Amino acid sequence: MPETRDDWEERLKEYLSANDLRLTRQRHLIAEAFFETDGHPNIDELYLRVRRRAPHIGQATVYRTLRLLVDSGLAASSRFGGAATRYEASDEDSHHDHMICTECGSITEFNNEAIERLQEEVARKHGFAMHSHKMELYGLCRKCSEREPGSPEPPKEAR
Amino acid sequence: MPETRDDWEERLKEYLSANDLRLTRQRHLIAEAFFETDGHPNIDELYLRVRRRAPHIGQATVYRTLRLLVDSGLAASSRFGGAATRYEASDEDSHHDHMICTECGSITEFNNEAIERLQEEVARKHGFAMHSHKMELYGLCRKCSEREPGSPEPPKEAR
DNA sequence: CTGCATGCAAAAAATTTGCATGAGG
DNA sequence: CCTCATGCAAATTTTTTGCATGCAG
Repeated sequence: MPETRDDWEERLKEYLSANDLRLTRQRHLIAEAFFETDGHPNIDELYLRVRRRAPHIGQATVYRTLRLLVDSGLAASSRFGGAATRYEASDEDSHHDHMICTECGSITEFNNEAIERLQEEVARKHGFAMHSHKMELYGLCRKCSEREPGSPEPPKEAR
Repeated sequence: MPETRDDWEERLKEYLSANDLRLTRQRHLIAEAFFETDGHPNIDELYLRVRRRAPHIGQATVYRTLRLLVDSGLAASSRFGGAATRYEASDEDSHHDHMICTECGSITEFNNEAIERLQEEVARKHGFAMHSHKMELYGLCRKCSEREPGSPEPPKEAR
């Protein structure tokens, strides 16, 4: 079972050579920064992080490389709420979904085999050839819901 | 069981007066255009549609009104893939999720009680107070998957 | 060498906001 | 009347693209 976060270097090389793409210093740096970042960074965060090591790198290259990582299957992208796209290492063996706190913005991962199976079943029933899915639960995380017990009127907007 | 698509006028008035907001000609027109549109229009589509009846209306007003409809619970917004936000009438009695074809972009709705229940269970287990959720299956719709039987390499990018 | 990749800045696309004017209650 | 809402355009934010130059293979 390939663990993307450990395995990325080889997997990236494979993908690149299989597609006649080049392993550039930038691509390596960006991928490295990406895979050593836990959580769900967005382009800006990655850009800043990479910049520390390679000050003259272009933001466009970060965008381009992250798209490449997504195309290769090494990364997955999501847009929670209305914010900028966030990325995470995609580990095909253990897909997971997200719970997003609309109060503090924290993201919790979970996975549930039963739901996965039901999704495939639904797709099949509709003649739909599912190749991926995305599921997000919005609400208050434990901390925030404890802080505001019977929130009489949840914040009108959580942007 | 309130059916939003029939009931929107009264519900909108209630929300507005409850929040000291005004029922303006524009808001009415935009809501009307929205609720008589099937599918999942985006701001542009609604703007064009409303413009036919009220040529001098501003795009910003459409944005502002759709946000209002979402805040009021009369509408729900989603962003499929990387495209602009799309809106739909939200009928609290029958939540549904989406299957998006990455080939032709068609959107199919479905709902599955079992999945809903499991979602709530997962949330509860994590101490998470879920107030809404979103689920999207990506893949090829029946038509598209019939057209490309054993697609040897799915289109690298479906933007 | 040769062509893909990069950096930079400009362009796009989507959405928000400031402000003077208009109109709902 | 007194605000809140609108229209318009300008500003933001996020992402993409064009192009000359660089560098991987």
